[in-house]
Amino acid sequence: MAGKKIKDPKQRILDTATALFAQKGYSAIGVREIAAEAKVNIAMISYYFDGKAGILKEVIEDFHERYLKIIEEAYDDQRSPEECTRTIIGNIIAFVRKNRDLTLAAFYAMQLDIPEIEHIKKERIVRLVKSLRGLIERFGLDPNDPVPISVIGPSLLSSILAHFRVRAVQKQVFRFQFDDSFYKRYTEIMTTLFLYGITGIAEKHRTELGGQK
Amino acid sequence: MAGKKIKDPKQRILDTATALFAQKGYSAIGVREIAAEAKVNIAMISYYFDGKAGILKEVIEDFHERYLKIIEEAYDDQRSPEECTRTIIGNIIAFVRKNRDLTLAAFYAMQLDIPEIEHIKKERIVRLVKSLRGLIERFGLDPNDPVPISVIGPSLLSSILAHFRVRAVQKQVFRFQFDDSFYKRYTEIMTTLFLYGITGIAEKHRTELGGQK
Amino acid sequence: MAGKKIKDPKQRILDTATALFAQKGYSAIGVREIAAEAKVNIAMISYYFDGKAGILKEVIEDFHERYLKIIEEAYDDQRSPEECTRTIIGNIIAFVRKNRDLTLAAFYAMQLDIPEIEHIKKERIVRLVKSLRGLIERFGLDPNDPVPISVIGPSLLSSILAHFRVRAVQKQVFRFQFDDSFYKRYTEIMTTLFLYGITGIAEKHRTELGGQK
Amino acid sequence: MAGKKIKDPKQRILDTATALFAQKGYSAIGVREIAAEAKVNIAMISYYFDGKAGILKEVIEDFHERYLKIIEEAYDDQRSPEECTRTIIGNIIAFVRKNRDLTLAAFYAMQLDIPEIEHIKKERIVRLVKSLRGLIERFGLDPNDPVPISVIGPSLLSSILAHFRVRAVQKQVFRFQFDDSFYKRYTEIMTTLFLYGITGIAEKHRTELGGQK
DNA sequence: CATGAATGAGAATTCATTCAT
DNA sequence: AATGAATGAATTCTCATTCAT
Repeated sequence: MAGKKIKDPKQRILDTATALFAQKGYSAIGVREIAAEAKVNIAMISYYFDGKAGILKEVIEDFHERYLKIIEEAYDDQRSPEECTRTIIGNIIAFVRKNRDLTLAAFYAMQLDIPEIEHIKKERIVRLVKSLRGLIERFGLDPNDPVPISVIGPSLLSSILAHFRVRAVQKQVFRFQFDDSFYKRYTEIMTTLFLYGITGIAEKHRTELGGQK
Repeated sequence: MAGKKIKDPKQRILDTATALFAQKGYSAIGVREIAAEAKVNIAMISYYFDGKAGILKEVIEDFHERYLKIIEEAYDDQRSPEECTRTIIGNIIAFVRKNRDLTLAAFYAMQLDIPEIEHIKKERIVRLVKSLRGLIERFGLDPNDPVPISVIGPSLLSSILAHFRVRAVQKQVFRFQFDDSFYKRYTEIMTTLFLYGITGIAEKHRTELGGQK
Repeated sequence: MAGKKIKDPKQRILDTATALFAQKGYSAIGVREIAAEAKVNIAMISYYFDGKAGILKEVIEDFHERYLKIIEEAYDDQRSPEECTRTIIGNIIAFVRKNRDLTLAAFYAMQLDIPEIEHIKKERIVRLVKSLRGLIERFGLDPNDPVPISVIGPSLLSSILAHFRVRAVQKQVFRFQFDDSFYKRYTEIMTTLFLYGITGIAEKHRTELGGQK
Repeated sequence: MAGKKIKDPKQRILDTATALFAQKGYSAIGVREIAAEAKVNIAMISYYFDGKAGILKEVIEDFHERYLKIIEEAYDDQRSPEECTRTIIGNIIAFVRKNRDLTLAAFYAMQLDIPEIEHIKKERIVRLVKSLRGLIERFGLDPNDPVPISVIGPSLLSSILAHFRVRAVQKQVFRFQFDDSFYKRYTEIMTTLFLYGITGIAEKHRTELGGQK
């Protein structure tokens, strides 16, 4: 049906805004720009989202839910922590590849002080750390030690996103091909980096504890 | 002397703007806000920096120069790649700790499409990759293979910054103490993560090459 | 019956709009606000009243008809002008007490330039002056002298309304009780003010005429 | 000098806004309309008055100060209450004649719920009643009886303003001349109305007290 | 009768910049 | 060097109304 091809205005606004937020950041984008690109009347933004901030809230909450689900679902007591980590990293990369704009838009907004979304930030970090806590423990690390969490926790997503951010520039400069086979190896190498890295941290941790005794 | 305490207007503008950009992002900050906080007349911004974008340019160039110098200076053929990496990571963390706002302000601006600074972005990535190329090679990785560079290159700074970004929230939520002793261990663990990670990647790389033969 | 409690939508709109117009004035009230408070769909306002101005017209015409009727009915050749005035003032006060919002809404609209109702204003003043003309004459005043009419005519209603306007504030500030006994005395005193006042004017008028001769 | 003829922009805004508020009411007037009529840039309104509401505040405070001064200055223990009342009424009429727009603009705003000026309303009524209290007492009325105050207090200004409000329409309809000689008689008759009226009220008051004994 | 989506014009405010002093 | 007034474009949001269903 024709109605299926051209999505409903609300979705068009959301998609357009997500792409623009990902590209230039929330503050740099105006509602007129969104409305023009989404081919809707400006007033529709207030009508559907109660203002510009309302769009951002939906973007963040959407990302948030789906991202946490990935991590939470990948965690499985039956499997080794290495296997879990492998699954998580693979899923995150696949997710970000498929939802690049959503992830970037949400991620940028999370880093900056945007009063309207302050409460979501805290909640998100709490849930995220809680999700990773068990995994870190099973690697032999102390889950109450703030340092490894501070190192490993934020590194994962930001490292992956760093790649997606600079990808456009890299494409221009080095003429890479970012195809499926690239991402197969990318995932493997990223997984290796973290698994070896965490193993190294855990090893050192045990040595230190041994030395203390 | 009085002249030393109250810095000259230009520097006051630069410092204030850097702090504000780091907190809310370039686009969200207005010149009035900067001028008010820096206690200078609004017209001074155009006078000294030729507009808002001029401040951002100075911020980015300042960061850029100092950051590349750190990496470039740490590289030393005489020392092992592990030693070099250790130095680089240590220096970066120390630098970011001391110049948190400068780094964040520049980093945020780098991720987003802000037309005025587009050219700097490319140049920066080229130089950065060039700096790391030799190092990666000495770890036994193929410097022409885009994948490891794509993984390792952007990960380092973004991982470190990720910590500094969420630090404020973590402080509130978990009541960590981010003092010297925290950063001593933080540096060690971050170094371990990367050294073990890169070693793992190099190891796999050799295995794959061996398998291919 | 249910049908009696929840009035029909048209009446609900009218009542709600009247109350809101009385409180904040015609221009400050939006159709959304009226529709929300009256619990009707916004489109119903255009449907029933052909737009926001249509509501105001009905409000004014309603007030107008009922108010003039009060004055016209009170006038009676058989009774003394004092008696007539007493009746008029008493009826007006009773009317305003019962239809406070209607009166205020109409009165506010009458004072301001609202293009849509310009024609009603003129007509109303003409009819009002005509109604009072006979009464003034019977007090011994010259009905063609503009001055007494300019003094007495507009004073009556505006004085009474002034009380109803400030009543809310007075209630808060001085903790008066505005009950039946208050309004019994209020009516008496207001009547006294005007009857003595008009008598005084008429007396002076005769003296002046006498002096002229 | 030329600079004296064309008043400074701030004053132009204030005068224009006052005239427009008097004509159509605060809510019906937009800043664009004010700016256009005053021949200033729209941004100047925020610059000088911090928004539309800022103009209204200045209008009300200006009126308020000057109006209260008139009443307070006219009150004099040495003179009879009749003389004081005569002076007050005369001064008010002269003031309103000279500052018609200021008075109307302030008066309209006082009647309506405009959140920004709520606090001024209360204060104004308190001061006004306080000013009139002594005068009412000297006429032999009980200053703690709410009824006479409720009758006389708000009547005075609203009666006078009622004339100025309908004047434009009366002019059209009846072709009166509102010149100095008109206002001389107008003042006399208005004074007569109130003096006789208050005297009547006081007389009745004494009779009632006598009857109670 | 009634709804809720949609419209385009208009609302107030803030923007970065410039200019005369 | 430094100020504060002034500008015109752009900001977000709300307005009364209409339309298809």
